[in-house]
Amino acid sequence: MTIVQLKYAIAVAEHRNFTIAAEKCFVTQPTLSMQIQKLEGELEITIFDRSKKPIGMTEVGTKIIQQCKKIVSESEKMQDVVDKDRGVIGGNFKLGIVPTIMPTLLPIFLDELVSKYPMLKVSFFELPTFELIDKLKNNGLDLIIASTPLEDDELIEKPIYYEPFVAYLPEKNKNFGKKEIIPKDLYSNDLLLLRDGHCFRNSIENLCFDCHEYKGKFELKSGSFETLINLADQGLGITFLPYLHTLRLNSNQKKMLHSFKNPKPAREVSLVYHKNENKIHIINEIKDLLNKLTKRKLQFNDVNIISPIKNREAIRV
Amino acid sequence: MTIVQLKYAIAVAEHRNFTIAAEKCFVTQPTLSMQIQKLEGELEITIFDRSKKPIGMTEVGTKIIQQCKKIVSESEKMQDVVDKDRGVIGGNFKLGIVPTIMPTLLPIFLDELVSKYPMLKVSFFELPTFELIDKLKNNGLDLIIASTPLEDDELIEKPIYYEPFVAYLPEKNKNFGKKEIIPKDLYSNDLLLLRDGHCFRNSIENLCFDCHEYKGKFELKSGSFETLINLADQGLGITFLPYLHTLRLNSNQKKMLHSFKNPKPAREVSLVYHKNENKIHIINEIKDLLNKLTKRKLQFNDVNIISPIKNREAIRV
DNA sequence: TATATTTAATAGGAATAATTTATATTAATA
DNA sequence: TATTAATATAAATTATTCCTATTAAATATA
Repeated sequence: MTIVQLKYAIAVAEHRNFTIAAEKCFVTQPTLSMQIQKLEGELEITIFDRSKKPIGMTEVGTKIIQQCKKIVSESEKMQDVVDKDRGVIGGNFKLGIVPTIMPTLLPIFLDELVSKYPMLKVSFFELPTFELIDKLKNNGLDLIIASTPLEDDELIEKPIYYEPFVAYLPEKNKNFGKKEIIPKDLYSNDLLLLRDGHCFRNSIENLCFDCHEYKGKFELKSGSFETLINLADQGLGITFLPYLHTLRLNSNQKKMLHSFKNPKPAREVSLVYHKNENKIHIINEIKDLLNKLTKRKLQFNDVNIISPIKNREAIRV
Repeated sequence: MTIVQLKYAIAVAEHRNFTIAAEKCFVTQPTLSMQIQKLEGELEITIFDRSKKPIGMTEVGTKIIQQCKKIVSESEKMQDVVDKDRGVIGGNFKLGIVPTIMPTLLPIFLDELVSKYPMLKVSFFELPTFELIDKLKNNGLDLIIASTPLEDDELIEKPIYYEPFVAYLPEKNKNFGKKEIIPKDLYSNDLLLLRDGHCFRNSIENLCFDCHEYKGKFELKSGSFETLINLADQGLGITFLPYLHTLRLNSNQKKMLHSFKNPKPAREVSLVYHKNENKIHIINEIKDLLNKLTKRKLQFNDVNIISPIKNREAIRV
């Protein structure tokens, strides 16, 4: 049994196709086929059900592949041990960030990240939460930054900041000008939300809809906050912005902002990584860096964390 | 990097000698040397300090070997996955038992173990606790049965029974004939104990000496309970027996037994295995078997567990 | 039904890698 | 300095992996 064989098997399990798996492993299909056969022969089991199309997994096969992943994951940590010892924060690092966090967080720490760790080649991936989680679990990402809690047993979450939601109310809204608002004030408004698949939307729905029926005339799902603000400016409804987004508005727009009364509804933004702790030394560096950089900008204590998972209760911090 | 290379490295780390390590791996010394060099080359570090005699480890080397052990351990679990799926309780299984438990426990379950699992080849090792732990950590054993708690982070303990200590008092002892005794009664007696290295002795010392100075005239450390009983019979002091041992005494000897008042001082006897959970399916079978077989013989609830680790407090169950 | 098309398995040979035997080097010790 | 013990190196052998080419089987299409 070799580590290479295990990688081949994982590739077949993932792509359900020997030819494609072979390509991904940079070998020819016969090579991969032979090694899979050898692995199956040595273990005296069949891992893949070749009679099905696409290729299926036997019951043992599924468990075997799980174990394969463990072994490969542990073997990949070997390089981490070396890097950690050298104190070298280097190599390739794949960081996924959800779209509603990316534009505000990246400017805060990208500069310092690249200048502090010149040996580190970071690739950024902007994807919705569920895709990030998927990639994280399949070794396609080393770390993600997303709204939490995600409630996933395979993952570890390390909160870095709590970011309150701020309501953006057009002038003619009945609550406009109020010093502090509470979620209940907004129940019967038309909501302008990001389109589905963005966890930010789930959070807002948990905030406004969870225990109350939606009472507005319509809701619109857009892809960016810019659109939502423009629509709100035209009096088509209200929207919500995460706090960091409000810092980049012009002075006119800022007049529309209405912050919530304590405990402010907020989202918890966390670093999320796999339990296998691959590249943990780099993750820790990024964590320290982010904690340092966000500490100044975000000091909210009395907040209610609105879950990005549908229909979950708020957690007070 | 191959699993074979990792096994070679682990062998060198263990034996601190390339030649011996090669023998243990059933290859020639140059083979092993070359593979170690390749591994070091690929990782771009040196694992072993060849300038020292015996061979030393570099700082990274130590961490690398830890990671090697993890990978190899996970890779060995592959076969477990297969065996578990087949429902086959088979293959080689190495079970270590401390000397004070071996002679009483083995007769209880050996028969049923071998007849229930004919495919399983169990090797038994009778060794003092510290050696068992050492072997368990180095994959030299799959499971041990010992007095617990051991307080070792790498190990998992599953208690199977609580075995009270019974005092063996010669006729002329001042407490002879008492219906129930308490530890304090025995503080000023001459103690006949097993020689050092046996955890049973530590337990007794925790029971009688922990907070009190030893007041007897002498103590003798023997290798077996038989000797101790004979010496006690001759009036040379008192001794203690674990409950299961008392069942095999003749009727005359049984008259000397004095059990403790509740909560009885007792030892906790547990299955102890490594956190890596190798061969866990077999371990679980043995656990179930032992629980079933000892349930009838040992039903003591109100006991104080006397630790086999020196100078630890009792734990009431 | 016959014919493409897709996909995995097989065969044979080239390239690569692991292992062995034999030998050299090195370091410690008498 | 000679001797011993232990690791490294060299050359040859063996084993394994991998590739190219081909076959076989299954599926889809005409």
